[in-house]
Amino acid sequence: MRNDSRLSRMLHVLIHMDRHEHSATSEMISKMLNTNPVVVRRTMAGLRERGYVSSEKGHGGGWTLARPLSEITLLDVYNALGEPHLFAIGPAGDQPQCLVEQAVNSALADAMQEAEALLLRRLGSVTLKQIADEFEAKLEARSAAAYSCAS
Amino acid sequence: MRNDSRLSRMLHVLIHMDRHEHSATSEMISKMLNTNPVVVRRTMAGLRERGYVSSEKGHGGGWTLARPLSEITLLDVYNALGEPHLFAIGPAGDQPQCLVEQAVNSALADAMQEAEALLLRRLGSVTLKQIADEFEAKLEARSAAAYSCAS
DNA sequence: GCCATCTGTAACAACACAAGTGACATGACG
DNA sequence: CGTCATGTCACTTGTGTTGTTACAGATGGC
Ligand code: FES
Ligand code: FES
Repeated sequence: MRNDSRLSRMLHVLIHMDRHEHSATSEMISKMLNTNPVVVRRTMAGLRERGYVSSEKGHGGGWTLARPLSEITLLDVYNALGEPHLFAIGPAGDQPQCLVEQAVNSALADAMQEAEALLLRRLGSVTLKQIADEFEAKLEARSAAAYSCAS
Repeated sequence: MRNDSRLSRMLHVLIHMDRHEHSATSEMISKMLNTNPVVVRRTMAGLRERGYVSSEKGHGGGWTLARPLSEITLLDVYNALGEPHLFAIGPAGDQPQCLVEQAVNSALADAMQEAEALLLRRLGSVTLKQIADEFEAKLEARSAAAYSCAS
């Protein structure tokens, strides 16, 4: 459990759902992510609130993609997850009295904010469709066989 | 304890040590960081191995700065700490069989690596002396009083 | 030699947070 | 109504930094 893998998982799920027209239940999704249905529902709740997916209860229910992959960027997904902490490092005290510490934290925060801005800019510039297409191309180059998930 | 604050703390300590010629004991340092002497020794061990500081046991012992601040970059300190994890997010599986997941992780890793490279480049381009000078300038602009630590 | 001082290190508890898990209410369909 | 599926709560687990206690080893002054 070293890292927060919610973003990675959600990207995977969304592309998966695009490749299968039918709705997918939390249990099916949890199987393909090697995890638990509750974790899936918990994590995808944010995506539903933003309208990227929709869920239906009862017979034949489950999750469906509500918008085309070309209209969803990685940043959208990240935001839908509640903008979790990106960095594992950070300043020591909230509001230190020591002026040196303030200077150190300020310098560190500057560098981190720059890196964060770059990362978010990158995430915002890539749509899920691009990743899906990239995958298709790589697949076709490797073999002509059609790809289908284990599930 | 939300973040890994070792880097921030060590930068603070190093600049502090430069402003006080005499050696500082772990206990004094722990007081100024609001922490524990053992944590200080544990964290500063890496800096000692790299030769940025030296420690002496017994009476009058403690920690002393072994190299001028102008020869230590933030990246040096980061490396001396063992290059701790920078990001809190990451891919889901180590080596997924699903090709879509591979594509997702690859896209994500690309963006993260770019951000990491930028951050490390920034850390490598800033010396501790620069931060210390920046602090001096700000201090002088604010008031003519000489600054001295609480400890 | 002896004692106070300070580092070095092991061992373990505390804490935060994502992830895993079980229980149960709720809604939808046949 | 019974089944299937989501929605949500409460709790446990896993992982890594941080905090803490305990003790061994080295150093210098008496
Ligand atoms: S796309 Fe990876 S399991 Fe369906
Ligand atoms: S420089 Fe901040 S306590 Fe000394």
